[in-house]
Amino acid sequence: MEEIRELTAKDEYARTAYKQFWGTRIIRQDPWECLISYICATYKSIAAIKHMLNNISKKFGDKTIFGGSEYYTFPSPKRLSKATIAELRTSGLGYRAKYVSETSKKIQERTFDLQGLKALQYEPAKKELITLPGVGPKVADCILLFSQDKFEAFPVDVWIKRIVLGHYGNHFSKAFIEKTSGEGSLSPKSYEMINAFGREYFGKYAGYAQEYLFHYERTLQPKSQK
DNA sequence: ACCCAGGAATTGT
DNA sequence: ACAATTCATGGG
Repeated sequence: MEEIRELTAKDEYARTAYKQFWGTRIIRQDPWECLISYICATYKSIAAIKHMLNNISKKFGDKTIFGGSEYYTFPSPKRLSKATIAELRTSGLGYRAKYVSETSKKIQERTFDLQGLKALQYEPAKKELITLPGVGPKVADCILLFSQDKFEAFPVDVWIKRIVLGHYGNHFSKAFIEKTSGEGSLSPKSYEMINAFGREYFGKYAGYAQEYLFHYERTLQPKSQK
């Protein structure tokens, strides 16, 4: 962590985020759970995402007892690939139900090698992930960062977009800032511009900077907490 | 009732 | 190629 901070806390804004939330770590999540979770996460608030994931765990996972409390495991590829789209919709997934179903089948049938991704570099692994239904550049970056040990991944969501345009706007042209700040959702080209900036500016641990900036910025906006 | 959310896929130009 | 439009639903 000392090395990561030395390499990525490159300006006052980033240093403030590190200072305030020092101790924050990036999870090394199970790749399968991470994959499905971020397919569900598109165009949803974090509170709503938690709700959706709890729903499918209760509905398709296994009940376990831990510390005297009941929990439900995250459903396996086998179980989730057998769930109907109607069942997934009932869990509140909306239009994401189809993507979860199709991707689950590819994993269960071994059409896609999720375990083999860790052996790949960032770029080829990202290219592979994007072939999955419901996985675009942003979801792929989240999966790579949180479950594939790719710490140079720099996911760009609406928060990171605002942070980069607001605090690092001097790295972009005036025309680009006006165009992208107007875009409701980022175009693929705009995503690539901000993503490339993050990886070049913050370096091989760009994902750590992303996470500290993301969390710091969100705490400054009380209405989106929890 | 209104607004937006850790975007991606599809359709139109 | 690149720019609009569509897609379901819950929480603030």
